[in-house]
Amino acid sequence: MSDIPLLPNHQSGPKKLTPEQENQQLKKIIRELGLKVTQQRMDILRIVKAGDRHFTAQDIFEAVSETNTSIGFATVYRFLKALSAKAFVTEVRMGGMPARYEWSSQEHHDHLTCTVCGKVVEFENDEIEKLQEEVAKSLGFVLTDHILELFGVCSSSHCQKVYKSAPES
Amino acid sequence: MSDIPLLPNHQSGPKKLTPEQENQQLKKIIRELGLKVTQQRMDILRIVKAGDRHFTAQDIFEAVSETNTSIGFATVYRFLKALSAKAFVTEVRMGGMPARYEWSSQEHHDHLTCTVCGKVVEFENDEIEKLQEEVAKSLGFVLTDHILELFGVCSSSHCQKVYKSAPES
DNA sequence: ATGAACTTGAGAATCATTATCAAAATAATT
DNA sequence: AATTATTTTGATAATGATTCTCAAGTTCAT
Ligand SMILES: [Mn+2]
Ligand SMILES: [Mn+2]
Ligand SMILES: [Zn+2]
Ligand SMILES: [Zn+2]
Repeated sequence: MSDIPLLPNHQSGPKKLTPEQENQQLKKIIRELGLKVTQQRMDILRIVKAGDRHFTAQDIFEAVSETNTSIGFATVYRFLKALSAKAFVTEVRMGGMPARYEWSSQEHHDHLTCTVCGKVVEFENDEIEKLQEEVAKSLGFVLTDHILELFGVCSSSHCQKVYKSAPES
Repeated sequence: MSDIPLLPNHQSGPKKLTPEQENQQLKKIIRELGLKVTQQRMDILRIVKAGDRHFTAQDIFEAVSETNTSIGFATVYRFLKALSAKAFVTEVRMGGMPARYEWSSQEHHDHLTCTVCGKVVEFENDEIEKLQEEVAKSLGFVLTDHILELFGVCSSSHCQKVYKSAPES
């Protein structure tokens, strides 16, 4: 878990926007949440939308802090919670580690994480999704959500070496 | 999440054991962990093996406390960690809630949880398992573990009613 | 029985996240 | 632009689960 590679966000989508256009976009989102437009929310949202694909509250806090030295952690958490409540961002909580967030504009997908280097690969598998529905239905449930996280060792020689020399499982 | 139904543990398996035979069994397990046999460990293990299928550290603490009024939380956590390190129990940590444990003698399985009443249903789907392997392999990973948790609403009329009358998602 | 090594329980420490609340900012109205 | 009702913010305390610390107690091979 030394370094965690960060995937760029929003590979596709609308291209060049003037700063003013971008601001209008951000304000629109904040108003859709029924919240007032504040500098903090603009800062957070700008980073969430333009930054790395996967991030933690800590990541956002640090990024915003470079500009706004007085941003509070509570503000970051509060706004991320508001964004995920309206599904603008997806929050994933696993184990004892900090929650991971990502902008939800993308297609649904699950994650495969390298337990050695922390690399995260996204994938999407319709068959698995369909089977999940079937499982739930066969048990009389209406499926509303799911968490699928795969863990393994990536193909990098370093990780493979560590894996093969591991004491045991 | 009012009441959480508790499934009985070890539906099948070896039947009647004299108390002495059971103790020998428990001691054997503790020694396999390379640990000394103590009253606390015996108490915890007895409950883990005979109690409900899914339990939390709190559950164990309370159950043991009925007999041993001085058991410490740290002891419960320590021993559960030792048990899961050697895979005698499986520990699942999700979200902010307390970790859920279960004795691992059973077949691998995943869980479907009712978000209204907390009911937990176990299931096992070879197709999904196989597809997970394929996904990992296709991305160059060696799959070592996975977490699949489905969430939905169970068929009880109460939960269905709550679900249908829910504000929105 | 003896003692080295291990274990225990109480309470402090962590860590991520939430709750409080007085001070500051926003936005709708004069 | 000034007023003000309503929100929002940030510092800090609180939470809750889990882990750590360590003095006192226990286990077990000899
Ligand atoms: Mn993702
Ligand atoms: Mn189970
Ligand atoms: Zn790796
Ligand atoms: Zn239910």
